[in-house]
This record gives sequence, C-alpha cells and structure tokens, in this order.
Amino acid sequence: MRTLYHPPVEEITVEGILHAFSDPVRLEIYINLAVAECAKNCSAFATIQKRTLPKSTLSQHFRVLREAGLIRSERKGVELINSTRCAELKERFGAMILAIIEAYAKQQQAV
Amino acid sequence: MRTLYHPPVEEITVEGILHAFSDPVRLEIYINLAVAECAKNCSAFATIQKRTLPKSTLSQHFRVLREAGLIRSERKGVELINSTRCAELKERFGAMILAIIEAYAKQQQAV
DNA sequence: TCATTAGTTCCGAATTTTAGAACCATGAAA
DNA sequence: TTTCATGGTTCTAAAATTCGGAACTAATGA
Repeated sequence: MRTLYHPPVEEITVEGILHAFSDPVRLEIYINLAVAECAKNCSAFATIQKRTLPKSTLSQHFRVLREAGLIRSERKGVELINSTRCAELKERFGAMILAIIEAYAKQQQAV
Repeated sequence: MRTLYHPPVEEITVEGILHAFSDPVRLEIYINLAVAECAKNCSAFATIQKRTLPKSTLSQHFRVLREAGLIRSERKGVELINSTRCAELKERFGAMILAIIEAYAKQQQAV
C-alpha cells in the first residue's frame, strides 16, 4: 500500500472541494466526520443512507475526499482513522465549508 | 421545445446544488451570472475558461443549473435570458451560496 | 415565404463510477 | 515463527454519465 497522499493546503481548490461534495454519500461521510467528536475508520460508514456499500466503493470515496484535501487519514494498526481538515481550511475557504454543513443540517432536520 | 422546468424552492436540495456546482464550467457560469448586474443569454458563455464549448454542451449545463434550482431562464424572442435565483435561495440555504461565490472569487484573485 | 439566429434533442463515443475478486498490511493467537 | 482475521486497496469489466456533432425547432425579420 502506497502512502496516502494529502495535498498541501495551497493546492486545495474550490472546484476540487465541490467535486468531492457532489456525491451524496461523500457529503454525508464528510459532514458526519465534521460533527463527530472523534475520528472514525472507513468501515464505520459501511452502511450509509439506508444501503450497504461494498468496501471498494467506500475506499474510493475516502480517496476522493482525501485527495480533495477535505479529510486526513492516518493508519492506526490495521485500520485508517479519518478526520476533517476543517480548521486548516478555514483560513483559505472562509465560511464555505461551515455554511455547507449548516445548510445540510438544516435541510435534514426539516425532513 | 418543452416549457422550461424550474423547481419550486422547497424542492431544491443541498445535494442538487453541490452536484450542479461540481463542474467547473457550471460553477463559472453561475458565478458570472451572480456577480453580473444584468441577466445574460446562453451563448454569452460560448467561450469559457479558455475554450469554446459546442452549444449542445452549453445547453446541457444550463439545464443542470436550472433544474438544480440555481438559475431562472426566460425566453425572450429567440434567446433565453438567465439570471440567478440567489435571493429566493437565501432563506433556505443561508450563507452557503454566497460563501461559495466568495471562496471562488478569493481563489481566482490569488492566481 | 425564406433566411437567420439561439437553443434543444438525438444518439454514438468518450469518460467516469461502481463493485466483485484478488490482493496487501497489520496485529494477535497458536 | 506460522497462521488467521480484519480493514483497506487495487484491478478490471460493466454500468452510468457526460460530451459533442448533426439534425431539428421556435422566434423573428427581410
């Protein structure tokens, strides 16, 4: 397994972030990580939005989030623990990410 | 030509908006419309991001933006004039759209 | 009526995404 | 030390999506 690539903050783009967020599963994963008080491994999301995803698909989704610069993944034993890079990105992207999280949360509670 | 479908505000979703914004051309079109002081027709964007798009492609991009609820298109004579639904969406999506516009603008001026 | 302009629709090609199968890496048990 | 289990990755073919040329439609004006 190659080492996991995490782009430096200055290489992260608005387009890359919005592409990563364009998939409802990835959006859900990211927001779940963002509001969680602790980091989570990938398989914590094996069942999401009422369906079970194969682990190859889940792995791809995490890679997209990671390479867009949205999350940080660190190996811990046999698993990968994931957390958001929210704080790092705040400087560069201002209120954007928080505003997305809030809009999504508001929408969900309205259902 | 069928009449153009514009979803009512309550049917617009965060996921739909983020999907529409996942394409750099659509993001650019939307932001250009948002910061412009007047509505524009589709072919105003025939050349965008240093390349010329075929009009079938452009037409699809406008349809995606329209059906995501981001823009309003009205026929005026032979052409379609497009404007954002920014004001309408503010109530429902709070600062999200403005935050995206601002993050993108900041990034562009840094280049 | 005919020509022109702006945009849409159709549809095959190109690209991207999905997910099963095989694989790799780590840690723990025997 | 093997050996096994677990968590995740890679490979790859199929499915889904997007792109773009050609033909079309709708409105307008000569």
